[in-house]
Amino acid sequence: MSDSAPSRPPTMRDVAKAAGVAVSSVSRTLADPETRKVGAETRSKILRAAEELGYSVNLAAANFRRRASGLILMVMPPRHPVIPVVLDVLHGADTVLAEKGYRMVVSNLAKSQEVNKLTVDLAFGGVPDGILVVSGSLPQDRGRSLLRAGVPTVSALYDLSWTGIPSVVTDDRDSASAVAQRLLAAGHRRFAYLSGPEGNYHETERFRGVSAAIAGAGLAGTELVRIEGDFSAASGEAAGRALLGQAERPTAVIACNDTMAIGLMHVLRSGGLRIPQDVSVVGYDGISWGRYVEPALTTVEIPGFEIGKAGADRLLRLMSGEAAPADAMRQAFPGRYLERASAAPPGA
Amino acid sequence: MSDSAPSRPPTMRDVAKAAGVAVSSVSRTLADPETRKVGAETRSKILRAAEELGYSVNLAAANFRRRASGLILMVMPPRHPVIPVVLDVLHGADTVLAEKGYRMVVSNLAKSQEVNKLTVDLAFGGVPDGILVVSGSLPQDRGRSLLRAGVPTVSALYDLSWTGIPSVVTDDRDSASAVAQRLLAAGHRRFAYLSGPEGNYHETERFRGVSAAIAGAGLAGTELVRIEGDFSAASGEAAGRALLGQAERPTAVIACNDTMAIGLMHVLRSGGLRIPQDVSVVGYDGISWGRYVEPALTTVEIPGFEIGKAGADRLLRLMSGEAAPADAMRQAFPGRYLERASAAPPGA
DNA sequence: TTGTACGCGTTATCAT
DNA sequence: ATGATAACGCGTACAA
Repeated sequence: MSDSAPSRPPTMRDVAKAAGVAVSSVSRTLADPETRKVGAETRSKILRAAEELGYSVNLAAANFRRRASGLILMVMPPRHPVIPVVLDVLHGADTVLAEKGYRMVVSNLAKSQEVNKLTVDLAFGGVPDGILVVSGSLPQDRGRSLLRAGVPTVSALYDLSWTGIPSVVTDDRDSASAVAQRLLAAGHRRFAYLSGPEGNYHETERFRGVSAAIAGAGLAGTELVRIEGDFSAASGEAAGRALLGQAERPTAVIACNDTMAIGLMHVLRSGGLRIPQDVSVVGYDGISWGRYVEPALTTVEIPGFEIGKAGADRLLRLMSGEAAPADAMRQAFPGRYLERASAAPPGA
Repeated sequence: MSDSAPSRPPTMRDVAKAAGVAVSSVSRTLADPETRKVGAETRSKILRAAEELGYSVNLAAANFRRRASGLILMVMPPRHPVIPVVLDVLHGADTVLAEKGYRMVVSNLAKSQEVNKLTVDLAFGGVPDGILVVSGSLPQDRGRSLLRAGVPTVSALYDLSWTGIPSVVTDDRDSASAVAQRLLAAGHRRFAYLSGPEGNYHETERFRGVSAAIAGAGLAGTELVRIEGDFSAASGEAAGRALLGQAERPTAVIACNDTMAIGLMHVLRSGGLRIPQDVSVVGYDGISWGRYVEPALTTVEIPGFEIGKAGADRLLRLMSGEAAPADAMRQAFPGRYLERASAAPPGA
């Protein structure tokens, strides 16, 4: 029937020719099928021709011409497995971005030199319409920082407001202080803090919150020891073993995330300790399966989904040129204390 | 010092002019800084000029011209939270894709009509160089299927080989049979199968495997009841409550994923049942925190990372025009039985 | 309302 | 090794 298969996919010209109209009409029609800038008859001719030719607009060309890609670069943290809260943030962001027709490009997860270059190149290449940072560490390449790519950027989960990047975060320091204060009020005096990796933003903030609350309480005999961890369950287990070997144990442990807290509890219980009677444990993040370990993990829930939504929202507004009011540089969602079974007054 | 800020970022022309060379030389140099098709002197002039002007190549233009974007579309399942195994697959794929300079575009997670259109449009628009499907359901839009977008496509985790899409999977049916056979050999006769959502690929396969093994054993008095679940922990808990209310309980439950198994165990234990003495429970997937619930969950570990790597590898080869040998249409990685504490001979 | 024509920034071809 | 120049496919200002 038809002639031999064309080596190239059809273009607008082909559609225009087939429909007997001008390319501009085709463009107008396809860009907005509901447009009234084109006559009903012409439109139907065009639509039919496009249908028959199996035509789709070449998005690469359109994006190039329009100087927009509909792509948002998500800068991911170099951690594996991906932190659950980060997933929540992504999900939240996706919800609002999808609604506006945007899709997410994910910075490669592995963080080698070359991979960082890839990410930075993409941003400097002007491909993404916006950047949402969901990572404490920013890809750099030969002194080029993501932040100077001239692309609207917002940070979620990590506070980058000091660099001029609007940030949507949770108030780690406050919620960490609140946790310590609760435990103090319950009668705890000997604390351990199970840290995240050195330099991590949440680690720093949460530790500060805990230390400040304990120091600020001004209670005699109050002490805080710091145990080094790295967010992994394994490091939580290691901390547990260390604790088991001690004579004078803390009565309460605050872990910088739930994963470590769970590893810790596991080892402590295997070692014969009762939780919370012998040791109270509080985690951080509010991961979903904290409910299912024993005892159910008391923790601080971070509203990742909300943060993702708000971050995407902020980004969209930034992209549309809306200047950020000064009070919007740092938007903080409070963490929520989830009282479950792993923490109680000492000895209770 | 310099003149007023230019409204437009510098182009290759600007660099060429500043360096006193032709744009083609600039292109050659910047496309491959190591190229020997350009003299050392011209190269350095070009590099310096680019540096001074703060020039970056416009990737949108380059992609357009080159007919390649360096982007791989990852089709995600419409489930929340994201299934842990899917994350492993992504991680594996990322590992090999990043090495080759590709980045991942994620299909929006929400699966509304419009969002599907977005994804399909992207593919038909010719933006992604390849598509990796990590989902059982494919985005459709007005009869246009992702698979007909003319973009090289590979499926990971879900078997799409019947549609002609090379698929890298795990052999669900076999491993499910193997689980049932182990339990039979241990003496179990009354089974329950806790299903995934109706129509789900893994659900179908695993149920088939379990049924086949139990039917095939030909042992008198062997029975299998099916309980409907949907992969969520809540549905596992519901199943647990149902079981608690029964007089004649199964001695072994095979759950279609770990999340449900964990919810189930939680309720069963709250109801006073001992696991595995009263009821054995086996999950599916091998999620990392199965170790930390009580008792530690026996499960079938799916090698998601390997599958992701192999899938990306397959895709890359497909993209480079390599025809798939017939035996590569379906590549299966075996699931691994992880024997832990939640399953044992009945009564033991 | 419809059509013409130019430009977007790069890469690739072809001469030199 | 280098330079001139023609596409690439689409959007849009402008003319009709």
